[in-house]
Amino acid sequence: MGQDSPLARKLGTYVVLSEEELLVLSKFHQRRRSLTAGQDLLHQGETKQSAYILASGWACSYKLMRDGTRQIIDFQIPGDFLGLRSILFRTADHNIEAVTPIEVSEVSMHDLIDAFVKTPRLATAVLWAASRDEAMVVEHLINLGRRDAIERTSHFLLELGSRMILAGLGTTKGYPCPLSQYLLADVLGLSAVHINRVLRQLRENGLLTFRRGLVTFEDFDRLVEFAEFDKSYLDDGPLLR
Amino acid sequence: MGQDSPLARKLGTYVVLSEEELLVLSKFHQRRRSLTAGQDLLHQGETKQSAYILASGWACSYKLMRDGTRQIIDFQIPGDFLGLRSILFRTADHNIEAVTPIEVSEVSMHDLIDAFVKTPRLATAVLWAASRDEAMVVEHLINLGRRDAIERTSHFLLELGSRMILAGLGTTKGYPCPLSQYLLADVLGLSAVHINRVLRQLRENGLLTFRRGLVTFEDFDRLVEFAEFDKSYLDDGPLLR
DNA sequence: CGTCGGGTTGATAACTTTCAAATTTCGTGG
DNA sequence: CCACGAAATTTGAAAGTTATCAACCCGACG
Repeated sequence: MGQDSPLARKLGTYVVLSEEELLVLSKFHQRRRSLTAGQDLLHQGETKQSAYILASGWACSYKLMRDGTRQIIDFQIPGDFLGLRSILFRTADHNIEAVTPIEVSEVSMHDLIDAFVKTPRLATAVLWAASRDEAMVVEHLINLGRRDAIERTSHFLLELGSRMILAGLGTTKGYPCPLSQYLLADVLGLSAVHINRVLRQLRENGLLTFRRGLVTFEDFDRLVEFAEFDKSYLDDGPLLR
Repeated sequence: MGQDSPLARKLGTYVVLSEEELLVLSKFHQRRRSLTAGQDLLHQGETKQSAYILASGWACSYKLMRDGTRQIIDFQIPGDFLGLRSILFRTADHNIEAVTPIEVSEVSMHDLIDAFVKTPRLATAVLWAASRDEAMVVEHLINLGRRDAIERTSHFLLELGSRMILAGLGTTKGYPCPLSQYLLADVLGLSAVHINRVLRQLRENGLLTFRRGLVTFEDFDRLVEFAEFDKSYLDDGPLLR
């Protein structure tokens, strides 16, 4: 019971988890906390001695620019860690905000390290997940640097899709996606108006539909090809190295 | 002697290093290897059980796009680790190439972990450095997403400058920089032609000069202000937390 | 109803790329 | 030390992409 939490599900694709490990994982989900949409979980400059696991809902990490615009660094979906970096290392210069109403579980550094010592395989899995997160930031960077608006949008929505699939929340047919076009604009470094036009193009080209909180892949393979999306870096689960 | 290696110098700004720690650091610099400019150190997909420390010269990590263009993820300067991620975690989807002739020291995962166990403060320092690297990737992402060409270029050259200062290779007056305008274009997600125009603007505005392998800050403070550059995230050396 | 936040669309402006052609710099061999 | 060729830099003009501005529409909700 409880082992089908999004986190367990995600880590399970990296290493096969034992009963004991699942138990340790479920221990993480003490100290629940709920936030409403738009509420801040972490302000830049803050140095917390704990991280969070996102149990339900979507969050995002972002940085505000002087002119009032912002750049979203990444979205977090159920099963993702929030602020893992600022616990392990030094505080980062960004905010974390709830995109939808969310539920998080607070995990103290102590609990985390404790768990790592007791179950090294869990540590491996978490490090893999962290590594994947970092790879995604790099991929996002590539996206912003060298892809035009339509490829960028395609690639991003595919990546998000892969993550949702990993978390057991989506398929290659599509997934629920509560993002507004404004949020999409902020993560893709585009204007909301242009995002709107791009989404129309994708729809008209029969590639994907973004509507009413739902992303639908109309032609997954063609979209993957078009966006130059590398499926492997997300789904070749290297079961326990 | 030897403790004024770029790496020692850099880590020294994070924690004060003892003689013993400096000795351990110098041990890292066995197994030297030299590469000529343009040579690849790491291909994407490769999974090495060792990382490298850049002893001299500049390198870059980048990803090739289908259309032949590329996006440079980051440059590495003396004192930086190369491929640290792919040793700790899983192999990343990018290449590492020598920008100038370089000298690297190979560090096996074993040696690294050994050093960490013997000298935890060194581990702290290295993790801080890694954290700083990650923060820089995030800042680079912000740069690509939300700054126009001239702010972007300014910000990037300032950041590089901060790193050079940390490594003891530059000052707020300027630093040696062996990058061509093509390389600058590849890291900033712009065309080489446009980089050229941007550099001219910066020169004409009396902000900075990029010439013959030398970046000269003509007006450091005004440049920092203009680029919305956050000095603190690089130089507030939190001496041993 | 009336408002309000998203979404949609058109027109125009701003920014950046591309293409093409000098011009300069720099390393190398004579 | 000089000449030469390759590579890097520089500049102009035209084309392409994306942002901005200004409406308008629509459904949710009090």
